[in-house]
Amino acid sequence: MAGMDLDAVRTFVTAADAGRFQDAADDLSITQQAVSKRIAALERILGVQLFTRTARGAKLTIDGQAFLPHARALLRAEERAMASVQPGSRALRVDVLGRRGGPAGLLREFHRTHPEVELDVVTLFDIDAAVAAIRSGTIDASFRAVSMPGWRLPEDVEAARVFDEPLQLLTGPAHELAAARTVTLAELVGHRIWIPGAAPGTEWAAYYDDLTAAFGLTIETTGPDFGVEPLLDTIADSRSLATFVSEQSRLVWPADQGLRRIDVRDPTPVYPHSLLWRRDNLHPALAAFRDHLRSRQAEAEHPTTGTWAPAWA
Amino acid sequence: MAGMDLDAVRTFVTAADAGRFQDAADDLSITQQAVSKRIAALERILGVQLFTRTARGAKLTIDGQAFLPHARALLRAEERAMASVQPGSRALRVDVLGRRGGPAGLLREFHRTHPEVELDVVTLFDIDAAVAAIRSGTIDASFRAVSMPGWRLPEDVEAARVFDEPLQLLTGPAHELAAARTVTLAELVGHRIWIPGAAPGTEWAAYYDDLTAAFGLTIETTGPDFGVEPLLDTIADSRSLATFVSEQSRLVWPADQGLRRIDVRDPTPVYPHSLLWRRDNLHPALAAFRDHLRSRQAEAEHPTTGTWAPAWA
DNA sequence: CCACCGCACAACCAATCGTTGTAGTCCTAC
DNA sequence: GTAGGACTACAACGATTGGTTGTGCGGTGG
Repeated sequence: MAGMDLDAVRTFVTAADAGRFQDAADDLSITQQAVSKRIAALERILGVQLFTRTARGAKLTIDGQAFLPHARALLRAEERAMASVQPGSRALRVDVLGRRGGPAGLLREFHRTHPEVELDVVTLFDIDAAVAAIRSGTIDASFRAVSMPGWRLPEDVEAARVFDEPLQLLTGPAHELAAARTVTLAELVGHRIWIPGAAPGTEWAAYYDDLTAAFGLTIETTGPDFGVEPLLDTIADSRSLATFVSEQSRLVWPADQGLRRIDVRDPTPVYPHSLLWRRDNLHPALAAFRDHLRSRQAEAEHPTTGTWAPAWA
Repeated sequence: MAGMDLDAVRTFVTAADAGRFQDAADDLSITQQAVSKRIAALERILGVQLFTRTARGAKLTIDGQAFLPHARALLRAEERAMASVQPGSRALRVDVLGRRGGPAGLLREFHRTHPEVELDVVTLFDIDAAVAAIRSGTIDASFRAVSMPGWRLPEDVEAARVFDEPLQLLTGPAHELAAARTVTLAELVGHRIWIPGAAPGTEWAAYYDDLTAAFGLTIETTGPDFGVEPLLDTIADSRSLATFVSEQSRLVWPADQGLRRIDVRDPTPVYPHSLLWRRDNLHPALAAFRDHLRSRQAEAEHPTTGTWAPAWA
C-alpha cells in the first residue's frame, strides 16, 4: 500500500548529494536511466516533485529539501535494524522477564545514564533457554532467578545477585484485605493467590512453589496465560482472589477497577534477580552494564532482614 | 546492495503481532505463501532466522525479538518521511539561510522547548523565492531580511523583525588586524572583505551593498561560491583578506588555521532578520513559533544603540 | 492413529527493474 | 545564430522479482 522503496530512497540521497544523476549512478553502479526511473517512481509515490531538472544537473525542490533529512533518518534506521541482528559489533542484547518489572527498570536506568550504548531487549522462556542463549552468544546477559533446587550453573556462565525485588499483594476493591495497609504472610494462609503464566518447570514457578511450601499458601498457577488484562479484570471483580506483583512493576489499569497494592510483611517475599553472562564475553557494553549494576547496588543498600527468598537463591 | 524491502519489514511486524502467517496475510490482503516468501527473503538478507515455525503458528526467535523494535522504528521513520511532503497535517516548514546562523539557532531553541512540534528546515535562494513559496503555501515561514530598497511586501504576507544579528570580522593569524580585540567600521576602510555566495539580486547582497556604500568599505562579492571550507582556507592564509561572520554562527574549523573573530564597533553592523508568513496560514505550530519568538525577544532586549542596519530594514 | 492446522515448496504468470539506444532541452562558445 | 556538449526523459527489450494456485510435509490434539 505505502510501499516506499529503500533503494529509491538511497538513490534520492545519493543524487541529492551528488547533484547529478550520472554521478549518483556511478556511485551506485547503475545507469543514469535507472536513477531517473527510481527517482521518478519515488516522486510518483510521494506525489511531489523532489528535483528540478536543469541542464546542469538536478537541484532539490523545497519538498526535496524537506524530505532529505527524513530520507537520511530512514537509511540510518535501516542501518541500525541490520546491525541489530549482525553478530559482532551489535547492540548489547539482554534477556529480561517482561518490560514492567524491576530488571526492566534497571535497564531503562542504564539506558538513561549511558545513552550511547545500544540496547536490545528480548524475553526468553526460562532460565534454561537463557543459559543456552548465553553460552551460544546469542544474548549477552540475562536477568533470572538462579537457580532452582539441584540446579547447577555451567562453568562458563557467571552470575551475580543484583536485585531483590519485594512483592506486593494486588487485590480488587471487594477483597477482604482490600482495606489493609499491610498484611503478613501468615494472614494470607487460606487465601487464593493466582499467578498465571508461571509455567511449570520455569524458575518463576519454582519460586512460587517454594513460597507456597514455606508458608502454606494456596497459590494457583494453573490456567492458560491470556495476558495481563484479563488477569486484572478477574482480580478486580473477585472477593477472594488476589495476586502478587513486584513493587516496581509499572502496571497500568483503568482507574475504575479500584485495584489495591498492599505491602507484605513478616517477612516480605522478595524475588532474587541475578545477572547471568558468559565469562569470556568481551562485549564492551557488558562491562559497563555490570559496573552500573554494581554501583547502583552499593548506593541503594536494601535491608535483607525481614525478607524471604528461596534457600537456593 | 543492502536492499531491505520495507514491505517485507511491514509483513514481519504484522506477522509478529498476529502470531500466524495466515492472519498476517489476511491483514495485508495477500496469500499466506506470499507472507512466507517475504519473510524468507528478509531472513536471507539479514542472515538470521526471525521466526520459529511451529504447528501452532510462528513465534519470534531471539533475533526476531531484537529486530522487532528496530523494524517498528523503520516503519515509523517511513511514516514521518511520507508525512514530510504531504500537504496538510505536515511539519512546520521554515526557510532559513543556512544551518549555522542565528535564525537556525532560534529554530533549534524552539525545537528544544517544543519537542512535540515537527520541524522541516529548507533553504531557498532569496527573498523573492521565499515570498512566492509562502504565498503558495509550500513553506510556512521564512527568516529573511525584509526588504530591499523599493521593495514591497505583498498584502497577504506579514513580517515581523525578530532578531538583529551582530556581525564579527573573521581574519587569519597573519592579518593586520588579527591582534585587535575590537575594530571600528572606519578602520576597515580600504581593507578587502570577501563575501562569496552573496549572489547579486538577493537581499543578502543588497545588505552588503548598503554597508559598502554607507562606510566606504571594499567588499568583494564576486567569485563562485565553493562552500565555506575553501573560503576559510583562503582567509586563514591571507594577510589582507577578511570576511564577516555572524556572532552566533557555529563555524567549525581546524584549530591549526588560527582564525580570529574580532568584534566590530562604532557602529556594530547587524543583520536584520525578520520572520515572514502568510496572514491566513492556520498551521497551529506557526502561532506557537511566533509566540516563542516574541517572548524570546522580550526577555533578551538587545541594545539598538551603536548598531547599524540598512535604512530599508 | 488419524484428521487438522499451519507453513514451505513448485510451477506458472504478471509486473517490475535495469539495460541499451535515442530524443529533447538548456547552456555556452565561436 | 548555430553547433556542440552536458544532462535528463522516453522507448523497447530481456532478466529478475513477486504474487497466485496447487500440493506436500510435519507437528498437535482428539
